[in-house]
Amino acid sequence: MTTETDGGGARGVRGGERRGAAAGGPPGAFELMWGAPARPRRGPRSVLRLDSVVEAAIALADEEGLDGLSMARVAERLGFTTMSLYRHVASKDDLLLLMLNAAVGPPPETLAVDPAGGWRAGLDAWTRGMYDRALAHPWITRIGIGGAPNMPSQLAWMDRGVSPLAGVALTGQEKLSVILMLSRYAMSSAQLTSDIAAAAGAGTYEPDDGDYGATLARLLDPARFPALHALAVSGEIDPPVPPEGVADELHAEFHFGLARMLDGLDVLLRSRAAR
Amino acid sequence: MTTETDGGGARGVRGGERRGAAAGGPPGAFELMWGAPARPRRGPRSVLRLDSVVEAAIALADEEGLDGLSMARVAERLGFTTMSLYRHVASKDDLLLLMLNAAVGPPPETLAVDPAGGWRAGLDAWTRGMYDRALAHPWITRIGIGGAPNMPSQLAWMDRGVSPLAGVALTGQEKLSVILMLSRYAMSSAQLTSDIAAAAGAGTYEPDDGDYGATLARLLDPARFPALHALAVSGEIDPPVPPEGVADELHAEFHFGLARMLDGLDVLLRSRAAR
DNA sequence: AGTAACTGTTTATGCCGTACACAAGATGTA
DNA sequence: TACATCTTGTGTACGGCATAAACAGTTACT
Repeated sequence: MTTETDGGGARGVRGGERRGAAAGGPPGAFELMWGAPARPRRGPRSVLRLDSVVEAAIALADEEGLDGLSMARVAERLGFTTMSLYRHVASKDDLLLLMLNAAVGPPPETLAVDPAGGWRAGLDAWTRGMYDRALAHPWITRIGIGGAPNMPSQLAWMDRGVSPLAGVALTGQEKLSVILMLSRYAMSSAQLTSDIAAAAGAGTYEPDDGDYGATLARLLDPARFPALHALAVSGEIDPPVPPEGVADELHAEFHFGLARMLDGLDVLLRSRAAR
Repeated sequence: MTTETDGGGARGVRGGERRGAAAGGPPGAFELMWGAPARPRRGPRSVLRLDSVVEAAIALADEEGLDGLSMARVAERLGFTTMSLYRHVASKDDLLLLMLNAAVGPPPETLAVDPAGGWRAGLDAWTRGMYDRALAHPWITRIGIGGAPNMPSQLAWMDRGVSPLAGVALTGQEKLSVILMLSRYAMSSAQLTSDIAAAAGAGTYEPDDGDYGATLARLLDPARFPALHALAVSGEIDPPVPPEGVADELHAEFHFGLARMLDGLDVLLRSRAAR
């Protein structure tokens, strides 16, 4: 099992550069996500649907990662030719954006505003929800959006994330900063978790399988890495039991950091309330 | 200017699967980073040096991003044939790992332990240093390491990160969690910053160039996105002046979140000291 | 009826990573 | 010294990739 990176050159999903349907090809991802479908006036009804393309691409990425995702494989899975996809999607980059939008999806209803819980419970649940969503589709974290968030699903999440902060003493800019911080943390945590869990599951986990402390202790020259070596040999780093144990421990790590962040926000809010 | 994602299929950098030089080809990235070069006993002295390959690849990635990085382009830049690279590097994935290790590099000397500053000053400087390093080579954040950190440069950073925590009331595991949280935050912040700054610089910044608040206000249906829309029309989101202004504002956002995290850690430490 | 637009297919181009076989050079052994 | 062995850089080749371009069949508007 390989995890993904580039390969052949990572290519850019550009946020802008949308192009009207006037140019002949299918509309760009931005229009497809926000605009109406706008049934064409002539020609045969299309039997291949955009939703099917996105759905098949997501299924394929879930199974094999982004490295297994090619236009040819998606088309094959649908029983169409490779080029038929380009009648519905302007490019592979656009397809990636559509996949991202669909896989992130709207926030779950369970995140509906609960005024009783206060901002802390709201943000805690929101961040966990985002972490879970990213773990369900690990490739999400590998698709870079070039530019500021402008996808419906992203904005829906942001909306839900901001709403628990309705009454608190933060400027609008600061509220955005807070949920941006939390979402980035959730995403990068999910990326690390899925990377390591995948490596552990494939048996390619680093030298001493599953015991990171032992690995470090053996690898580290105490002269070059004094502090880290002391930590490694102290036995204070628990060896998790692979493979599920690895994921569990990383979940715990995510929760630990999240609690620190919310504590930190609490400090700021208390300091303002006192003023 | 395109930012990177996949393209041709993102391929995996696997952490394990090292292979001794016995197999014929060059040693894997793990051996190359940790082990001694071990001059061969026969054959002509190699003209092409591994360091040159890595250096050229980094220069190319700096200039054009990971999407511009191909074995052929690297070789061309060096005046050798494409295949000559494979005498020094087992695969492109291995080259990516070596690039990552070299580009991250050892932490700067200015991060040397200053016992007077306390843990907070140490971690603050450390996290900013990592953010700066990632901004210097934005593609760093796009290379996924499959598995737990095991590169010399990573471990050197971890060592430096853990050392300000020498005296504090945290378990070894918690210390690792703290610096992992901070490094992931620095990396994902740098990724967002460079993504948006690149988009702004290329003029492909989203609809209303540089004024994110205005963009949101226009894009958002108040019924679907009530909280976010309210924020957008409130005028509390500052429109930055592109292009440098965008980066500056994102730096400020990074610093804001960092301060929250350190505050949160402070809360935990105080609660333990009081116990 | 005619034409314009839209569909999915076929074919072709250029780039990619890299397997493989080779000639030339350097060192070991006889 | 002669030869075997191993190394280095090269040339060639292959399969996969994204996607441009031309095409034939289908539908709807004029």
